[in-house]
Amino acid sequence: MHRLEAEQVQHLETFRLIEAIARAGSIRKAAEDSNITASALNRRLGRFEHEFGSQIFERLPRGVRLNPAGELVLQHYRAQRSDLARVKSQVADLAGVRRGHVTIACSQALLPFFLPEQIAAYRNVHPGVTFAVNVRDREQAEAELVSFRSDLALVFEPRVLVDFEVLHAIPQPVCALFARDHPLAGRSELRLRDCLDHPHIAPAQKYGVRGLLDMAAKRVGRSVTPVVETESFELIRYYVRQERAVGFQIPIGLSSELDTDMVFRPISDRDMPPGNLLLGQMRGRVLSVATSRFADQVALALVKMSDA
Amino acid sequence: MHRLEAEQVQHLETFRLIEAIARAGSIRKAAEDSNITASALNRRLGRFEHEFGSQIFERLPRGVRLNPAGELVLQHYRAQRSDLARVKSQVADLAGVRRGHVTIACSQALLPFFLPEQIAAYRNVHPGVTFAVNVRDREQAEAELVSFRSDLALVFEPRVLVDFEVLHAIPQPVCALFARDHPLAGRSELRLRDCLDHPHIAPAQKYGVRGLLDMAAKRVGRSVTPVVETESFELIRYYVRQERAVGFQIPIGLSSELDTDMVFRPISDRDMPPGNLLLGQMRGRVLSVATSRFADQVALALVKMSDA
DNA sequence: CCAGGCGGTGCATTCAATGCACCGTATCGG
DNA sequence: CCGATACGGTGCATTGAATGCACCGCCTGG
Repeated sequence: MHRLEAEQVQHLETFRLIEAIARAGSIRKAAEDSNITASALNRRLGRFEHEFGSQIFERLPRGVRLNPAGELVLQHYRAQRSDLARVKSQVADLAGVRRGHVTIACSQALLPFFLPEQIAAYRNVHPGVTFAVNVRDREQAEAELVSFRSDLALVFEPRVLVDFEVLHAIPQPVCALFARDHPLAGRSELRLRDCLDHPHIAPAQKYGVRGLLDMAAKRVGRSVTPVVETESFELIRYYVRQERAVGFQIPIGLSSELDTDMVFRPISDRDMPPGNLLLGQMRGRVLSVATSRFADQVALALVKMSDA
Repeated sequence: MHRLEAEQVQHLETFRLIEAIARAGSIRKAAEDSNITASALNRRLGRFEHEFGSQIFERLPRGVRLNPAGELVLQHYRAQRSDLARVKSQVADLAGVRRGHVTIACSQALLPFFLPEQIAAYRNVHPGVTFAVNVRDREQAEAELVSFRSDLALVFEPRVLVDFEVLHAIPQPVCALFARDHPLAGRSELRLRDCLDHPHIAPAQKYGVRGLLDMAAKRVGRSVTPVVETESFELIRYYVRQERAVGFQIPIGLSSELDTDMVFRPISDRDMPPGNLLLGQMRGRVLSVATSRFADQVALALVKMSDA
């Protein structure tokens, strides 16, 4: 999450080591990873547990594992680290430095066009701000927020919304895409049944686009029977140019100007209501200056897009 | 805020010293207070500022003062301390220990009957939980929450509500109180003008009861002209027994059973709408187990009271 | 103008944290 | 059944980061 591991503050060292133990599953492994001896690490843990007032690891025959108290402690540490980063960001901001780091968990649809444009635009104004982009499905994205591994999430049709605070939402109809010379290219209005009657390539169950497709198909007594099912929307984009198949994606992941040899059309909203693309953060969290400004910019861009 | 100063965790030591410096206004004074030498403290501060990346104190000829960055750092520290206390409380809770500490900032009206009853009832079930009660006017109470000096606030008609998250609210009409043999004691309905026509003792401007009185008086072209103005509602309760004056208080601060030689009646809501007694916490904060359970109990008691 | 209080610094000291070696134990593979 | 292995935990010598002490230069208030 952070640019340089070494920049970590010293007073959180113990917590970082605890996190290393939890990750490694054993004190010895974690000690190796952290370039200290197992003895030193063992004692650090012992001291911490003593002053904290209770054990935070179960001792197993083959190692250690976090107990419920340890989970709480680790969550506390992550919140603390995140809040310290926020303070640093605000301090840098009031010194006029405009530094910072933004971590985003997002759906694949944002990768080809939207996010690169947005990040480049932001960095053009604030070159001191760095970014990390994690591609995650909608469930993973929320987990990323809760564990402070990501500051923002930009996902399509997230399922659970506990701890997900929506900063902005825009509707996105599911689109069918196909080669320029596909029979469907001539249709004025695109119905779901037309797509299902042709060979089609669809994303895996865990994605929002597929969820909407399945639900809509069920409503008209059909089902989605893809000739290719994939986790990669990039594969979908390229596959429709090979076989004359129908693919699916939301508009923000498509560009009529840059993908000239294929076309896309929204599926009629008589068959499928549009889904929602949501920009969100962890509920109640205070974002760093850089992050919240970037979120503002993204929200603005989403508004402009849905106006156009 | 905490029971024993010594229980503080070691990794927040530097922050605590920084807080001591900010409080003392000079490194040397803070060093004395903390029982270390000024040299050691100076070096600790220097190290922290170095690794933090910027100064957090202005150096003045006669001492030091927090700069804006320092304010942020201190706020961060207080949030961390509070969150760590929450974690400890939750850990104790899942170990079945039922320990904890609850800090409340409240209006004077809660002192004579309501809070003692509530705290005693809670401690009867959970003897391991300790309490701290800070009497504060409505503005101070919110400041207490923001700086993490209090976990809960129970105040009448708080003015500003930024950062004040309302957990529960019940309406409380302003009541007039007077000696049992006062001329007004016979009235079936009590009008504001009746009270103002008699000598009256009123709380100071900063209190919600007075605010409502002033507003209501203004509406009927009158003004509140107390023969005694005070910051103490306790004085009001006792004064109405001496001179045959009219006092004011909300019902939760009065008891017809325990104060037998005086009576109180709500002022007609044709003259004055009831104000609100609010139970609240700092917006977005996660309370400790003990605190949130106590808040639940208080909310329940408030509901019962307004039903009765 | 000087006495006192301030932040800052060089130097010797100390003690908490570390590394090393080793113990007892549980697991796994042959 | 029994070594080989990996684990957490502990006594002991060592080290280096944090401290205390003495002192500097500075500013202010009387």
